[in-house]
Amino acid sequence: MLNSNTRSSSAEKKVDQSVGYQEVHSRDLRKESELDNAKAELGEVMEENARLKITLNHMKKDYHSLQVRFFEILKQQASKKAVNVAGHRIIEEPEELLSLCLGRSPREPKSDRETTTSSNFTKHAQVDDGEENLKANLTLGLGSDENSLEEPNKNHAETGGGEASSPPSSKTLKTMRNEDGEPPPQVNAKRARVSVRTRCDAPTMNDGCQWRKYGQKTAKGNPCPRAYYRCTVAPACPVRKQVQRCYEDMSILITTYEGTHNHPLPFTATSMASTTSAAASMLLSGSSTSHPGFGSTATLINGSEFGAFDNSRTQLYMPKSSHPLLPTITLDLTASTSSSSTFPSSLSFCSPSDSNSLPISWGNGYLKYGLPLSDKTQVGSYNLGKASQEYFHQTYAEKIHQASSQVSLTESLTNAITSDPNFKSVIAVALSSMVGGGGGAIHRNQGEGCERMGKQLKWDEATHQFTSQK
DNA sequence: CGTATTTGACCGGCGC
DNA sequence: GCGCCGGTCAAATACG
Repeated sequence: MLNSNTRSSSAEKKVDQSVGYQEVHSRDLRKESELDNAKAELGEVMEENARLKITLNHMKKDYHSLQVRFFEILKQQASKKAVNVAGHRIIEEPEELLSLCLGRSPREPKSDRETTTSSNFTKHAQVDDGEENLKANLTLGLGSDENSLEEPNKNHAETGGGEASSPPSSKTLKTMRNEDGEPPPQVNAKRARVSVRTRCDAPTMNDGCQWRKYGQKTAKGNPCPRAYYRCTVAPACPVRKQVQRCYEDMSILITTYEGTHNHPLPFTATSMASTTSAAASMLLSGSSTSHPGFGSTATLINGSEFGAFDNSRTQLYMPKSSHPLLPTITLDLTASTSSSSTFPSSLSFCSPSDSNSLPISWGNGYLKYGLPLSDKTQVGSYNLGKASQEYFHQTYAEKIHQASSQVSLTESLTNAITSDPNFKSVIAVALSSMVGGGGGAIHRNQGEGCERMGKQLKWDEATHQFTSQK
């Protein structure tokens, strides 16, 4: 009896236990199924991640191979020219370098979209083959400046994508500017301008966009007339540029860009757009951050030979030729073309009006905070020393472009700008505006998504590559 | 003939 | 208020 009782009780216990076990087991099963689901999801995500990695690697390889091919072509052409021009140093012609990257030959004013052969232009022989690649990258887009960083809600007539399709007359333009298109002065004050100083023989440099001249003025203090151009890629594109020769050195061409393209950029427009956009973004982001006087004027000084163009000289014309209210960044690419000359040695920001501003110099990835400027011409004192510059120039050349005596101007700009530790965040903002279309007028057109993506990837590749090679 | 460039006139901002 | 100056317009002109 006892046994039976105990057996029965134990059986009940077993039943209870089995029931409890079943409950626990079912709970465990549920958890396991959830876990399995989570694992499956994780696996999918990991697979997608792997696919993305593979795609990214493919793109990296493609980009790298293209880059290698490009520099091989450049090298071949350089060697050809070395044979043709015996006894002359190949890299002693600054304008050639500018033509390579930004310049427009005066002999090909209207045919820059055609594929030119290298037979006609001995001087620009280096340019032509690479130009198909490079040209593409030469256009302006400041889309990130005012739209994504400054005033996302600003309802510019110029940023309206639909308006690009209806070409207004000049009177319409005037009306648009006066009534609802033109930003008020205080808004204008936040619009960045990018000034590029280059050595160029051509009347204007080829930046990948189409421009129409609409005016010319002789500014006071500079007998060289200033030409005004308007972007004609889209009828209502508000982007304008001013071209003026430097009075002290007539070989220097000062090109100032202003505004935002409201149309899809041609493929040839990537690098310059990215560079100027990045510069403008950096400038404007600086002006909108905690640096009160940061962002009125910026100068990117190129080359190791500061003796040729000291900084005070570099900045001499910029404030004169620029709108006093518009923050301006100057990309100075005027140094002569040694192997390192296209490597911008520093990017300086200063405010011509605010003596309490914090000048910041980017020197090949080394961020330095200077003392308050009492005079903008002191910017040069905060730049890297010549020895440091030359060291980094050599390192740069050895690591990246030793095979080539000529470096893409755009890449140089990119490199200089990407050296900024804050650059990526700024670019992230700029690119996010492009991706999301959250105000980037350039990229409102949905029809060029793939091309845009390619541009962004390329840009990202470029920035990643250059920053990783520091 | 269509398009691009030239150039004088005009407008608005700014300093005195 | 006035003049200066930078920027833009638009008719005239040039060019292909």
